[in-house]
Amino acid sequence: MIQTVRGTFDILPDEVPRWRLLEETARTVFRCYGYREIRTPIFERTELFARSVGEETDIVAKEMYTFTDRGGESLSLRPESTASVVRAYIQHKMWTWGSVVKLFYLGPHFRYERPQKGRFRQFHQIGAEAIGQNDDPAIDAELIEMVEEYLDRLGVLERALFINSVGCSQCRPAYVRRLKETLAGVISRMCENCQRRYETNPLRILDCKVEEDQPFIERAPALLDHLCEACAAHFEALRRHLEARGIAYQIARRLVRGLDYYTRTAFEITSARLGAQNAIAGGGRYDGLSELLGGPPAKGIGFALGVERLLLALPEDAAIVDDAPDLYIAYLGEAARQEAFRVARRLRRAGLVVIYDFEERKLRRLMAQADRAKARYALLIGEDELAAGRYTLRDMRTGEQEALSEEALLRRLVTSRELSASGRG
RNA sequence: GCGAGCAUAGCUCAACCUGGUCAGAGCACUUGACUGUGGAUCAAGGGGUUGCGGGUUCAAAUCCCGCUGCUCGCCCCA
Repeated sequence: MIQTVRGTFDILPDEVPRWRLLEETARTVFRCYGYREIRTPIFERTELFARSVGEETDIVAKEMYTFTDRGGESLSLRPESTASVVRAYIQHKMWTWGSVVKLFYLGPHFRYERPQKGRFRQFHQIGAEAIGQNDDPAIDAELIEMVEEYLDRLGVLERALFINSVGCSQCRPAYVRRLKETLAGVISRMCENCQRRYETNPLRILDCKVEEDQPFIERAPALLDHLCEACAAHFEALRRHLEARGIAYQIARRLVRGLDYYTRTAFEITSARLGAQNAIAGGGRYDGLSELLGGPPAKGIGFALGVERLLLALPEDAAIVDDAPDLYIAYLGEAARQEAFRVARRLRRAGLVVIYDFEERKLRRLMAQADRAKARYALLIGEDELAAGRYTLRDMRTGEQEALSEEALLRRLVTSRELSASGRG
C-alpha cells in the first residue's frame, strides 16, 4: 500500500472545517489591519534561502528539500516565506506602492525534520510582513496586536507573549564578541551543543535548557543590556506602544531567533497546551534583508504562525460542521428517480445542498441515510407524490411532514437556509 | 543526526508477561425483525496470511534477531 510520505498527512473532510476557520479568520482579521494576501511560489532558487535565512542555519544546511531541475538549476521547496515575500517586494518594485507595504500569506512549507508533536515535514504557516522605509516601533506593536487579536478571536487560551531585542548590525557583533569572551573560560565545561553553538551561533547558547549550563548562562551578559542607543530606544518605544495598547507581555532576555536576518524586535507566542514544540507564532524585525537580496534599502517586520500547532491549542468545540445538507431526497422507483434528479438540479441552482443515494433501497434505509448525513430535511418522492404532483417534505428535527408543490418546496428551503445562516452568525 | 516507546478487523482496544481450546469485544458497515418513513432495541452477516522477513519450538499474536512504519523526546523551529 502506498501511503503518505513521512511527516505529511491528509486533511480529511471532517477536519477541513477547522482549517478553514483558521484561514478565514486570518483573512478577516489581517484585512482589517490593511494587510493584503500574497501568494508566492512553493519553490524558489536555493540561493534565495541560502542568502536570507543563512548558509549556516540548520534550516538551510540540513533541512531543505533541494533538487536540481531539468535545466540544471538548484531549486528548493520553501522552508519559510519571509524570503519569498521580500524577493517579491524587490521584484515588483513595491516601494512604489507606498511607504509601508503590508502583506500576508498562508500555505504549505517544507523542512526535512524528524516528525514529532506539532512538527511535520510539510507544515502550514500563516504569516504577515510589513516592509518599507519606515521602522517605527508602532508598526511592530500593531503587528503584534494583530496576532493577539487573531488568537483572541479563535479563543486560543493558555498562551504567553515574549519579546526581546536582538540588536542590529551596529551592536550585535560587539555583543557576540563580549559573550564569547565571557564564556571562553567555561565553554569546555558546558554541554556538547553549546560547544558547537559557540562556534556556529553563539546567541543560541542563551537558549540552552541543560540544567548544568544555567549558572554559566546566568552570568553571561544579556544582549538587552548591550544594545546601541538607537536599538535601545526602539525597544523602549515598542514597550510603550504595547502598554498603550493594553497588550500583556513578558521580556525574555534570552529569546533569540534562529534565522540570520533578524534584527531588533524578536517575539514569540507560546501555548502551554502544545508540548515540546510550544511556540505557536514567532517573528521579528529584519531591517536590511532587502539589501542582502540585492534590493533597495528597506526595513521590515513580520511573523509566522504554525497552523498545526495552532490547531493543537484551539478549543475542542471550535470544530464546526458547515457542510450538512439542506435536503436528502428519498425516491422510490425509476420514475421517481428521474424526478428526483430534475428537482435536485433546480434546488442546487438556488444554492441548496442536496444529496440522494444512487442505489434503490427501502424507504426505511433511505431515511436512515438522511439521518446519518445530518440532512435538515428529507424529501419523499414515490408513486403517491408523482400522482399528486406534490412532494412530501419531512423536517428531520421535528418529524413533521407536509405535501408541497415544487414552487412551495423551493421557497421553504431557501427561507430555511437563510434563517439558519443568520442564526449561526 | 541521536534516544525511547509502540505496531492485532475501517476505528478504539483485549489476548502477549506465565507460548497450546477456531484471534475476541465495542463502535462502524450490510441485512432482517418493521410491504412507504430516521435516531432506540434485538438478531444474523461480511471484514484479520496479528506491519514485513528470519530464528527458537511438536506448537508463535505471544519468546529472540533484523527491517519498515508510527509516536514522543533531543536537536531545530512556526
